[in-house]
Amino acid sequence: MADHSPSEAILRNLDPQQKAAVLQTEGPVLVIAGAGSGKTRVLTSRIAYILATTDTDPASILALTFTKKAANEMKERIATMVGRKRAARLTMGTFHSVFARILRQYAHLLGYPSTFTIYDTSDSQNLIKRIIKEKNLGDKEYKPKAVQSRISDAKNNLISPQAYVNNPAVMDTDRSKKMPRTGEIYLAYQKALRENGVMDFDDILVNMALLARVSPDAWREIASRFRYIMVDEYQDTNYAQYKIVRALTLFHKNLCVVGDDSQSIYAFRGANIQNIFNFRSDYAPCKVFRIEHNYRSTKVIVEAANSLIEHNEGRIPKECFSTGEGGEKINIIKAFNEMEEAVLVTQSIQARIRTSFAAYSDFAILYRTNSQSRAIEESLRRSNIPNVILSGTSFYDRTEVKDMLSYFRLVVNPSDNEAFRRSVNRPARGIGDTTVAALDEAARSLGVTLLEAASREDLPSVSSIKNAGALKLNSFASMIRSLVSIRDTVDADDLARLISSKSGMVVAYKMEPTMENLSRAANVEELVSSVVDFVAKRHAEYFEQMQSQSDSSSSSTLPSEAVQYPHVGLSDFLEDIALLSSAESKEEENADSDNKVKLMTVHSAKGLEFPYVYIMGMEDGLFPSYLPGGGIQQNDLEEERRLFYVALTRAEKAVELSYCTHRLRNGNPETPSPSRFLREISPRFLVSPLPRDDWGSDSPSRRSPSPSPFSKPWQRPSSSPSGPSSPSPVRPSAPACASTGKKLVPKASLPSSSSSSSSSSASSSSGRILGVYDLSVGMSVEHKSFGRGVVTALDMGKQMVSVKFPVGEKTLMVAFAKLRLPQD
DNA sequence: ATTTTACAAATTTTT
DNA sequence: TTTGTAAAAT
Repeated sequence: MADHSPSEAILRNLDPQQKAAVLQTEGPVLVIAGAGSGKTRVLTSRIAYILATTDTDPASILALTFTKKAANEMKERIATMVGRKRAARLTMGTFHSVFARILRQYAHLLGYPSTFTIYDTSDSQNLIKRIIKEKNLGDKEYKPKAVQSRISDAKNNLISPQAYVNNPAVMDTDRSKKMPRTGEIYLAYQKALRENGVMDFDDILVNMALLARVSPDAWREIASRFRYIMVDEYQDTNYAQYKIVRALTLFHKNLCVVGDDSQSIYAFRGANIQNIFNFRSDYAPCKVFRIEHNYRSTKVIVEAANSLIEHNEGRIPKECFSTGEGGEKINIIKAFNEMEEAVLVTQSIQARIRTSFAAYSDFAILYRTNSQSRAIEESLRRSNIPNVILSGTSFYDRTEVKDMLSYFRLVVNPSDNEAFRRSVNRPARGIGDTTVAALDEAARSLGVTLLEAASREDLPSVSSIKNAGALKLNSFASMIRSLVSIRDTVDADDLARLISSKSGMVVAYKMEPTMENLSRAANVEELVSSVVDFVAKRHAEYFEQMQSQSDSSSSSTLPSEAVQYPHVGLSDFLEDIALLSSAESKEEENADSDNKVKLMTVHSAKGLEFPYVYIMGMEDGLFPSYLPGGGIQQNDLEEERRLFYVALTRAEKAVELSYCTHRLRNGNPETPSPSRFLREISPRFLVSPLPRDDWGSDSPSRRSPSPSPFSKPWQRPSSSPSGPSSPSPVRPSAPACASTGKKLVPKASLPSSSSSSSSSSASSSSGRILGVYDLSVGMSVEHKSFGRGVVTALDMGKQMVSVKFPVGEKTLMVAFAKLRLPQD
């Protein structure tokens, strides 16, 4: 604490409200942080401040977030304040990743092997499906998804299978849903998970909570280690998380939670907004701080959002304000159908780019459901506006990748019967359903895992499996076992390569070299190379750490061969990707493809900000969406309203909202009304008053039984069905560029000469990953593992590219190939 | 055992 | 509209 103490430097950048929250390091603290108010800054400053003013070991500061991204961002920021070394020691990460790490240490106390693997949602759904089938329950009543969500709800509320079936209220609900045997499925499901040595997502929380009860000694070890605990996005915590945090503060009461009740949008997944409402009484006496100064958005946006959220009854009163300029009013775009909606939004973006010199990356287009992305994506593409969709199926969701991953899982955890089932006949080995069913029966009666059963040479005598089948099973089993035997002595990268080649998946795909199969083979290879990357990264981290440690003892840099790297197991890799969300993996893929319009759902926009935000599909039924048969609950509506609040507050400079009067839903036409939320924004923040005629009272222009000459009655009856070049009546407000919108953007893609056509971004583009629009036949590109090659074919529709490399011609998905311009 | 074909169903958000 | 599952054919 010298004259220019580091703590002074930390506090200097904070406003009075923020500073107060940072200074209160002891005891329970609730920080109500409005959107754009510098919540992350408070959290990071607080951690830095604690490190600067106390002798706390960074490892005993626990910071929990919901996304990996948020955790990394915080770590990054703290690193600049207290140094990389110390920041790296913090116990910081998502609930799931931090807890999974702890559980691995104490797994034996819960009857799990420390090598337990983690099922993602689709893995667990597959298991549920099988159980439903086994029990001969028609999946008409027992929809796997519905059952899964019931089970998940139970787990989030720490209701065990036994408690579930003994709970009359729960059973009543199931009966009324016509699925009275859900509890039975839950029991079987949990039993199977346990036998397989597997946890699903929710189990990570359940078992963490269980650990506190099962072993007070272990819990003391864990909880007493964390002197300071911080929780981000507290409004999104569920009951299990609440309980765990409670238990973690048993010894040190220094808990700081940060959140905004107005941004609670995950109730559907168990988040309990009451957690933040009740914090004061739960942790009394506690200190409450409000940070309400919005540094992100204009006055118009902040006040418009305020006027909207005031329609919610249950909320913590707060007055968010902006000292920024008034800003542009909110424009509402009305369109005939989704195609026109997309075109109008596209034109508005083009106009802004021209008049405000905005970059593509200044724009975000938000929507309620993923299915809405199609129309706008296509429209942008037609106008040559580069864009990325952040969501959708991630790399790790592709079947071939999941197949390979199930090999990985089986090798890491040979008791995972689900992994066995998935990999045993992939590629086709002639081991079909009947054989596996017989094997399953044998395994059950012998009380062993499928893999163990498959290894037995006396299979024909203990089951109905014929000799031929037994032979195939034996050889599969011995392949897996040979891999298992070297699992702990070989690093993940070598093991992955070995598994990949022994499985024969890549070879099988290449035997029948269709475009699709080739890309599948490439994806499997890509997965293997991502394991290689992972190991390299871990080694690099380790090396860095060793170096920084040896700095003090003034030893010269170690020759790299002398470094004894720790073993990086395949299980480490599996854990890493199991807890990776799809949006995050997507982000990593296009890490540096920056100057693009971003398309995403409102949910995935949380925590982000953009100068210009478009929110599409502002229609009753879509946003707010009502799913359950017509009637909408007050709570659901309030959550939808918060969701819209989140969407609005992403914008820095301007927001535009769009809706259409005709929309194709599930393939059939509908005529929705504009969203009620549009009326809830105080009209003084709108560019122009809402057209009155669109709402109820009279018939909303039902053109019902007029099959007319038009085969598709919901399409605009007027001349051209909104082709790319028919911009349709441009609305007054948007600085319209009229008919020639197309030529605005130079065709940066399809470069006839060199691909870096525009001078502006050329310099930084040497290492940039190329998108499908950056490619053209004949150009040379570079791939991480295949080296330099020449593009020989390009399929814009399927987004695939064929490249002739020194090792031969490869056909790859552009999104996953990570091609770059060759370095000269 | 695998491929093809036909038909039905279901469409939110995700750590 | 697409997606997945069930039955039927190879």
